[in-house]
Amino acid sequence: MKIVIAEKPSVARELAKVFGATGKKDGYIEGKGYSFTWAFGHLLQLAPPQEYGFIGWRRQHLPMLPAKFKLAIRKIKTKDGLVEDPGVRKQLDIIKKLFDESTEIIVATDAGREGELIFRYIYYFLKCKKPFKRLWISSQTDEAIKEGFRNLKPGTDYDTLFNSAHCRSESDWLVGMNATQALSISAGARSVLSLGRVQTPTLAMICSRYIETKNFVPQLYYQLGIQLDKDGQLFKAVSTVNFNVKEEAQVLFDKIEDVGSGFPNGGKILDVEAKPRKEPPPLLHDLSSLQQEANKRKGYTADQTLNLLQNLYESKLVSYPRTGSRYIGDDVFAGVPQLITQLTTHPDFGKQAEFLMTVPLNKRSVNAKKVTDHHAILPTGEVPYQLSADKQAVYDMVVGRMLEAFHQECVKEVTKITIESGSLFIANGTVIRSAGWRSVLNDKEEDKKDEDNPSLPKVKKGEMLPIVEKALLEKQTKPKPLYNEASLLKALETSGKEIEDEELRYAMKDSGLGTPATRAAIIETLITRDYIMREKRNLVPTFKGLAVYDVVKDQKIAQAELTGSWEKRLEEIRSGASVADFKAEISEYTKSITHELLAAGAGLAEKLVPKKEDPAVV
DNA sequence: GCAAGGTC
Repeated sequence: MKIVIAEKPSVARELAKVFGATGKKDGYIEGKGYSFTWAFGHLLQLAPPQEYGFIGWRRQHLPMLPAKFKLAIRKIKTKDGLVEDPGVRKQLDIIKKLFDESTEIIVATDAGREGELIFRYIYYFLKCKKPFKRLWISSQTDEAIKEGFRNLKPGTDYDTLFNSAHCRSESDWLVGMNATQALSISAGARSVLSLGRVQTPTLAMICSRYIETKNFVPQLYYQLGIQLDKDGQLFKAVSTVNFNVKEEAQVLFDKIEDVGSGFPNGGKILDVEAKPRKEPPPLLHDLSSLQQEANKRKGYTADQTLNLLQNLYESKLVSYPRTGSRYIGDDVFAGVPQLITQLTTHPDFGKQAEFLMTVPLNKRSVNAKKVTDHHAILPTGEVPYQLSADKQAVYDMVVGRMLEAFHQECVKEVTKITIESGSLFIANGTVIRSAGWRSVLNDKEEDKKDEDNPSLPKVKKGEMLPIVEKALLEKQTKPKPLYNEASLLKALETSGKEIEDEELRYAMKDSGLGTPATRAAIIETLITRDYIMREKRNLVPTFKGLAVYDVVKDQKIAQAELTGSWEKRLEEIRSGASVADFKAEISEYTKSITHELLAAGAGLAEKLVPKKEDPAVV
């Protein structure tokens, strides 16, 4: 009997289906000489400090550096505190029984670092010695699965991948557990002050943005605005220069030859420029982009959206949600026309679905090379029935995005008119010539400036037009907006670096903070710790968050770059570099950060008592 | 009491 173990039930079911195995048992599926079983993500975790004898939080325990780490069954929180998850225990027992009966194990956890770790932790925890092979596939289609099983790899080929995963796991424990205890103890141990490779840089981003915003001093500046009339159609133009000094603006303002000052045709058209601009459709959604859209449209938190999606996934309405890919392969694309056909009866999208059936589909989101463990989020084709309003809303975002992604580009005409009247003025206008993908949701554009005209009249160079109104506008520079869930998720993808270019952002996916599957949890952790809170739609630091930030802001643990440098080393380990060297470095770093925090937290105790002043001055 | 990672 061969045992196939997948990362999650849905994958095991898919594999069993391809083999024609139909014997549904408790915790596995049997048939054709195979048993297909599964984990539920990580079933095992590194044991907590008390299992190495570090009972209670004590200064003399620090730094805690276990010679050998232990594994423990995943715990859940109940009213009696942390207890072993009974479902996990049960599944582990099933896996153990199957491993014991097996002649060979086939590892079918997700093809990546954590997938490898999920299996190896189970294998070593159960003290299993059976030989194992690795299924390594990047698409879940029948053909890809069959091909993968014909090409099983020796299990030992992935030893270095396991090494890198193992180092990631232990390093996070060492730095997180020690730093957390060190800071909490030195601050007087009145509450948990958690720190970690991901959560602390995230907190730092929120705090530094908050402080920057609070300390922002708006600068006044002046602009001149005019309104012109072309055969009854009015349009606006603003001065090409901004003025810091009001008097300078006033001088030019007085020179504007408007109708009110006795000039019937005082605006001279110097130049007219009209250029077409093409906008490709957006890529399909991955988890993060969908969480951002749901937050912008509906105000859902990242965590709420993830839960709604998980629910839709369990009802088989959408594909696997915790994906970091915004692409699909050609095999999946082959099923897209059918998905679109099914939407012709949809109340909002029916017309666009019908249109798409008549034109070639845009293939921007089709790229097998950019699909990793899971492809972009798509509807499955199952017909939803009586969804709750919030589930329907998320489902519609998945469906709507699919229609957009395969739609045609949007073509606009961008017009710029230069006008002279004492000084120079510019009128901008954008007209959509062919809406393309934008006709699916009919959204207004985000980056529309208020000086933009909805449409501009046809004017000719040299023409003289009446200026019916003029104004000296007083404006203020604005601070960067506070983070909300959408902008924070976006920032986490690129470790806080601001990169607008979609392709470039995508290239940085592997060096982000956290992973698609964990980012919602990071935000919730910071809230649970009372480090940040939601204020309307913004995420703002609390007193406590700012106080902790103040202590750690210059430390390595608060820098997003820490993840980047670890990732680089972990990748080297995956290619065969020394594990011992990395462990020694982490051990040294753990010692130094623990030492520093034990000292630095001393001044924190009194700060944690809220005072009436503005928290930003801490 | 604590990390980050995965998923029901």
